[in-house]
Amino acid sequence: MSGRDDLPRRDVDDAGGKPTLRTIAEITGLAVTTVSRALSGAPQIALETRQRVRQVADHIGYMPDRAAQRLRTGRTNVISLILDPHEEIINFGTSLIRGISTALRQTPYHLVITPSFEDAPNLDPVRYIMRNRMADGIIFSRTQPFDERVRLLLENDFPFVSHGRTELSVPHPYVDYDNEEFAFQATMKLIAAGRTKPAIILPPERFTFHHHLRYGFMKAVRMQGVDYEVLSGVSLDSSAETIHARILARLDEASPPDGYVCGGEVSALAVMAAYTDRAMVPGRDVGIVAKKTSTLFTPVRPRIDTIEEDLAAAGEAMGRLLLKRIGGAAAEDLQELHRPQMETADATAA
Amino acid sequence: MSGRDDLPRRDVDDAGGKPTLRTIAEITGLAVTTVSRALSGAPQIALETRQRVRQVADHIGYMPDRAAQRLRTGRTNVISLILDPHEEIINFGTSLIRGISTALRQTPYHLVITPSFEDAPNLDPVRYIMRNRMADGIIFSRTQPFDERVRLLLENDFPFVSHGRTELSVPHPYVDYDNEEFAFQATMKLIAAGRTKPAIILPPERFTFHHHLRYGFMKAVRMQGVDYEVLSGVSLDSSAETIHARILARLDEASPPDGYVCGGEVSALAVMAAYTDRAMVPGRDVGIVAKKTSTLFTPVRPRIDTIEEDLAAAGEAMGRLLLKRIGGAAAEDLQELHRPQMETADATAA
DNA sequence: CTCCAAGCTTGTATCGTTATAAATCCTCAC
DNA sequence: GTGAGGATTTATAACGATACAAGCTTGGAG
Repeated sequence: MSGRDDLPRRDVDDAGGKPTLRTIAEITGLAVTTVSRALSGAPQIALETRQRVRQVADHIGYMPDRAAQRLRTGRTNVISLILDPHEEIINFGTSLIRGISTALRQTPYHLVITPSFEDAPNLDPVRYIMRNRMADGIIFSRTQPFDERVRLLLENDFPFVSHGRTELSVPHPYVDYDNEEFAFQATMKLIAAGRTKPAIILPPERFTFHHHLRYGFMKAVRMQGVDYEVLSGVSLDSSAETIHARILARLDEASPPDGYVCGGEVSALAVMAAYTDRAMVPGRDVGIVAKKTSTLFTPVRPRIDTIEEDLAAAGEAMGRLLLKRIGGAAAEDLQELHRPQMETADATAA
Repeated sequence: MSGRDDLPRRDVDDAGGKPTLRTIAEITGLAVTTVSRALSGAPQIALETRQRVRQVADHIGYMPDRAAQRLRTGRTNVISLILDPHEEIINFGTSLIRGISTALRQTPYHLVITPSFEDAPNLDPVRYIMRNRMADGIIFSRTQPFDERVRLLLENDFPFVSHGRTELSVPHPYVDYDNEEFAFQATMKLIAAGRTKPAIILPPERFTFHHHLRYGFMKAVRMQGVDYEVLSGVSLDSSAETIHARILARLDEASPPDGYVCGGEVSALAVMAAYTDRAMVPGRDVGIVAKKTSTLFTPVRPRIDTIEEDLAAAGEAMGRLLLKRIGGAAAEDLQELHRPQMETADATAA
């Protein structure tokens, strides 16, 4: 009854289409399965066969189809970076991205940007990625002490690396900059330069690095027994205009600070602008130590002291650690704390 | 001989796994095919059925599997942004990314970053994406007059949008900033403020916007009949240090310029730094008009004139146009030229 | 001469979706 | 009552890769 005469499913020489395992199978005369196993380096396949298959594959420029692999294995070969709206400031995002890309180079992993449109870190992107298996691992920043994202990811044993630490008891992979050390060194620098009332502008309290910066700052002022101030009313997330206005206002109140520790370039510029507008010279009439995350500050005048945070290095580390985590490494071994690198503007050192 | 008794391939209630078409089919009692067709809104499926299927799908939170869709249809639902090493400067990359993400919001498209590690625009990322169908469309920048990437993409009829125009005769989708108008306005501004010898720092000659900036600049100086200079030895890609050194050197040579048109924040800061280092005041002793692509400049002192380029808007436009292109729109209708937005530092206007 | 094990290779089913072609179901006219 | 014909729905076969179980060789022992 069946008139099927077993016709080939495609043209014999497979003209035009991109090479698949089937192409290699036809060339070598092996079965598709064998080719697959051979390319994955399975020891059950004869060494000679493995080499031959590899050679043919390279010759015709075979690249496995990601969609097919993903469908079959469930692995996506994708790393997702959750990009916060605030990360637009300066080159935070791009440096991180370049670092991650570097770590992912020569691996089958691709980097997908998952934007967050919310103002505060929220769970939706994480839920979306986990539920629909959109990636094998997640990277995010602006970490909070009891971060819900970390909690959720840990609960589901989903690989991730956070930029910043938490205070949760379960260890998890992270890459962080030693903001406590940064604030400590920056404050000591101000005091060493003769400032008697250093101030600090902190990020919003919900972030872990708010506390690290505060500890480092407090450690220094306590140690040196000087007056101090945590600038109220603004944060590192405030706009330059807001910070600028706040600094000006503070100058009109009683006993203003004579030094500032700035956790970002924008806030440092805002402080400089405020003093400049009052005909005071940053570096002379007020001490400023800023965190430098880009080459931006090099040409800024007057020169101020900076301490560097290398975001590309952070990104590269996060990518590297995440790949290890996906590979099954233990979270305890995947934690990196990057040290500040001093850079003195001129001979201000004590 | 066959003892197959047609056992079900999975447990009946499909516990735990994420919902697929099959899940919906079981719930509704329809065939998988019908569910697929219903969700895609095919008119052949009864309206009542379509509604019921949609309702069930929403109820159980069904999301189509991207890998399966991609494998079956060949469409990836991915947009690839080729990120150049130079785009790390300031927030170029991140603003663009945010803009593209905004355009892709509420669509099935994801954004994948394909880094380029080469110094000059090169073809490898484009070839890789086309050959392996890694994306449905490509976005890139730093476009050249006879851009090889554009040529290759046009040849293969592969959807893309370039940031910047070419001089190729075949029309293609682009989003560009009117750099000619920017340079013209900037230069006119300098002349109106009494400068007699404006200079301009240009990007490397291979880029299209080098020529646009030059035209605009030349148009203004010719029109006003003033002396002028195209600063040699450096480009907008030069480091801040290099530009800084060059400006200083130029100050020691004969008849230095008394005004600068700067196509980027970094070069503007470098120029300011050089004059400041010679105890001259930017804005008073030298005119500077800079392109502003971020909020960075707001707090910079002394204030200088800026003209804005909105990169997030450019990214959003590129995403939007690319989706239309993928949808089959004609290239001629997918070209946008964004106008500069003036912003005066103070009452410098003529 | 048979049989077994080791070594290597292959067939089959499957991941979730959709294009294609075919099968139902209904309604209505004659 | 029967067939035409439109309206719906369904079965089947892919897309390309891989897990699993089974199948071939081959050489050597008994």
